[in-house]
Amino acid sequence: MKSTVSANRMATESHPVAPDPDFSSRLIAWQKQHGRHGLPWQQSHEAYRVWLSEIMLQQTQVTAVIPYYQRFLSSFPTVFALAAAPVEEVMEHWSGLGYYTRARNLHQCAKQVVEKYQGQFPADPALLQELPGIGRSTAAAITAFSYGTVAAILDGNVKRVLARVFAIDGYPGSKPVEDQMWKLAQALLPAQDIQAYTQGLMDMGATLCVRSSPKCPQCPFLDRCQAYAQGRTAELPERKPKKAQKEKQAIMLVVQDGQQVLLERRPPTGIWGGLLSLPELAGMQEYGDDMISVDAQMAELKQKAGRFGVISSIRVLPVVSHAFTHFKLQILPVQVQLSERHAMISEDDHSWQNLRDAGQLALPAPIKNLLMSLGTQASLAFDTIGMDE
DNA sequence: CAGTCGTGGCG
DNA sequence: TCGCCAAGACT
Repeated sequence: MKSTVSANRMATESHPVAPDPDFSSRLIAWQKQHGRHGLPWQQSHEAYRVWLSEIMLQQTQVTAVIPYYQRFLSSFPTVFALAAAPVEEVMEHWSGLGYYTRARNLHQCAKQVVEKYQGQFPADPALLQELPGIGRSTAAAITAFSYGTVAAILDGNVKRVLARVFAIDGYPGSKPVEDQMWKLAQALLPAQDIQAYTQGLMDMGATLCVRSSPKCPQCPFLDRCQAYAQGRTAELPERKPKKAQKEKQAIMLVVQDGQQVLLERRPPTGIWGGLLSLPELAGMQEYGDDMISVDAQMAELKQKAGRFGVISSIRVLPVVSHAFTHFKLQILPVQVQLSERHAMISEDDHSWQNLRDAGQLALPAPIKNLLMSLGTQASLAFDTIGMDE
């Protein structure tokens, strides 16, 4: 018997996947009875709303999205309203949700739908996928939910469910495993009830077939889940092979003229692309053993802050730590009070804002938090470094 | 094609 | 406290 020899390789070979009507019929029945039906974006099949929710839900959990979705929809009720809005207003509504290219693409996409399709989202996944911010999976989800088009999705939930039910080895983010899963997802599609089926995949992954402590006893696939049969639900899907975490530091200036604070526009690409933020002294730098010290940078600090006005006091604020997916950042904030503001040399990327307005601005979350905590604080200045002695 | 892009929650 | 990761797309 050499039937087990190729078990691993078979998965990556490109022979057709056998039809499996049992999978979709169980999933659809389960979704109708036990799935989620009350989410805000499930109350309408309008393509605009489905699209908006799908973009917001990319790599983002439901509970985080709900308030953003509601506020976004009341400010931009239609694709026309969104397309007509200035980008900055869109960014302000997105501030705090993360992955900010999504917001730019969202706005661009709205414009294209208005221009090319008279405000009607196409029902063909291939056409949708040509629009900015919409990939293969999102295109399928949008057309399935709003038009009933039969197309396969493959997000984190689906990958987890498939990896377990079919005991698929390998990291799902790698090319060969992902290709295999796309074929499987395609082969499993039902002819009818695509909405319940698609929603069922997501609901399964989000409520039962979760990463840790899956609720296997309640699962409709209990008696055919290969990972469960093999006692490998904790090992599948395989995790992303981890690499060394980088750590970075940045000195950020909180230059204030009374209650006004100086903000700087970040470059369009890279971290926090296009958002307003605080001016940085030396940029975000990796560090090993040699930490950046504010004291050592005091001369440069005074020089840079001095460009904006006459410095009256300098105060080192507590360090703010922030963890991204692939690196950690230590923010060393330094508050610089000005007694006199210099006229700005027509710099588009700098602007003075009232500290009280921080909550409404398009700022990265940790910066917004920092400024808001400063805004609610009484401006005591006793522990400052005097500049006029 | 592997790396890049946020943030908040959870074990 | 800390590492992991969630309805991916883009380069």
